[in-house]
Amino acid sequence: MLWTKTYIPTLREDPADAVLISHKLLLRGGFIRKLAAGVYNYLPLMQRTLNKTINIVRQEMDRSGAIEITMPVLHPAELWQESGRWDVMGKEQMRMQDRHKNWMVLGGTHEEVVTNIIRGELRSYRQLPLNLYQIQVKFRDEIRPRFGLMRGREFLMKDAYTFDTDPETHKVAYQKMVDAYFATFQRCGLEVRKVESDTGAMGGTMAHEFMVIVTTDGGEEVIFFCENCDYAANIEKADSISTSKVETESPKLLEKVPTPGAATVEEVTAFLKLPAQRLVKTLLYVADGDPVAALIRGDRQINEIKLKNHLKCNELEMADAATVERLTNAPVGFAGPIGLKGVRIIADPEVGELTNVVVGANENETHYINANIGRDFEIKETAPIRSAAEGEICPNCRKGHLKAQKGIEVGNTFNLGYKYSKALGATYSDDEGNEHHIYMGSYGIGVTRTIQAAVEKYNDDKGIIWPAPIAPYNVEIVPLSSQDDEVNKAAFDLYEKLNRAGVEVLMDDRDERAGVKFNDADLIGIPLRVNIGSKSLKNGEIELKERAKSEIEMASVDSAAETIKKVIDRQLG
RNA sequence: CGGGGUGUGGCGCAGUCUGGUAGCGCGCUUGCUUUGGGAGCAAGAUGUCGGAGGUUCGAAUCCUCUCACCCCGACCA
Repeated sequence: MLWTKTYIPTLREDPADAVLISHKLLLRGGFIRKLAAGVYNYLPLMQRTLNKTINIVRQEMDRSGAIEITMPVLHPAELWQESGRWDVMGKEQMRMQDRHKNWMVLGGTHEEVVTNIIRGELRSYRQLPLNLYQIQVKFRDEIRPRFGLMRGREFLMKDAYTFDTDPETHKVAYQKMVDAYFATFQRCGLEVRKVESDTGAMGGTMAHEFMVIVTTDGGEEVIFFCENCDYAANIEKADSISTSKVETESPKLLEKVPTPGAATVEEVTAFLKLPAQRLVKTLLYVADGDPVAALIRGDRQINEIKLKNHLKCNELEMADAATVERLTNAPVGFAGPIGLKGVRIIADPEVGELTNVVVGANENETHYINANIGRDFEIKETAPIRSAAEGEICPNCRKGHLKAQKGIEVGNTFNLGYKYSKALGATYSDDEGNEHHIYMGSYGIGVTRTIQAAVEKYNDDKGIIWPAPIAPYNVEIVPLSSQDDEVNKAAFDLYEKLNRAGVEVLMDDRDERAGVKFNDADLIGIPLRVNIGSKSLKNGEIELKERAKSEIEMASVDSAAETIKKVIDRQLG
């Protein structure tokens, strides 16, 4: 392709509304343009990278035995009401009404639709196992779309769904997808880590995420790894064994003390001159309309996902100030378990180990000190609801310490169990004619997000450094002096030769100075650049410059095409 | 959803406080020179100043409403 015949609108300056390096580079390199918040055009270079990534995903899915289909983007609301997720998805789901005022859904995932396809028509165990997948645009009305393709409202996803007779055979299908994912990301040039995750709105019993580990702000999610074993989980899911035990004291006299101006944990600990471990936070929530209090040690962070899972509720929100005042008769900051009426109380197990603690007194600017469980208040319900923290002990091997890293989630796998087959009535008959529900799984790869993750991971101060397998072109030819006939002839000859050899080649045939072309070449990040200039041409040579390397290699004009092919083959692995 | 901020040519911005009819850099067009890491000179083109309404002789600027986009937060007892 000739640069002047395609469309590569590069920018010299960083666009004002991009924060992440990958977002800036994709905009500056002319890969994407924004149409609306979280909605992007894919320009020619992006389309090529997208096609290559899709090809890799498709090949690995096909190799794993999954069968490609295409499901509609537009779904009838009834199907979502039938599964129960019409209410669960809430505002994140894009919805619209057709001309008959019927509600429709723009699909953000396809469990309902795919289950609808097979129910009633897939009847026999002989048709199982089955894995159906598609590569298709998805819609999610994110609370806050940001970071370009990382969190868009419209994005490309590969989604696969497995159907099995029972949990045992499902395990095989699940493992096949896990293997396919590792292969897929590896072929995209990305190293990923598989971590345990919460099942969230998908439901089901088990889930994993595939994370690209990054050190930049692009890593939106925190993951914990064990240094000793292979335990890995994201912050929503991770458990840990505490390393900071608080010493038990003999009970002292309960005392109500004024804490003027001290409402937060920091203020109260500073005022009372006690460590935060001796405080018990009382966090008030509203779960599906009912008030709930969560008790947790003062120096801990609550994990709302764990709390929500324990409560088995759909909506969990912090109580607003008015609700807090109604429940505790005090402003926000002084809630405590003593005398708290009409509120379900859930305590983290750690709270039960404490003695002589500080709690809010449900009275403005007042706390209790030396409060003790059993004597001053009761804990009837405990559940692990705190977040793991870096440095704590691994819950799996009980030896290693947990280490925190940031990552970009590029894929996920869910063991769905019978959730959708039961809700939507998808059954099969076994070899004795008995009917059973189908055991399901679902598996996603964020294709557009994977591409941006690659950019976030591979770049330098000049621009993108594409992993060769997903680069828009294999080679970029840069003729250095557009007025020099010999240079142009040599460049076009090589261009033709490479095209005929099936190499994907971009030639910067613009009438620009070398510096402009070099800078743009570095920016768009094609893995191999070929410089053709009059000086080296006099010696019958051209220059090869790999984007990821700093040194330049000379090659003779006569054997240039062969040499280039060799370099490309090596880069492609 | 809460808080903060920004909308001025393709991109990045100044001008707004203190009203007088729009400017800078880059990019773009044409010509000449230049030509190995974002060239120089010259001549040009491109704006209903996000939108609607209002105040005023006069509005990018003041007032009201509205839309879009960005950032932070939504972990706080």
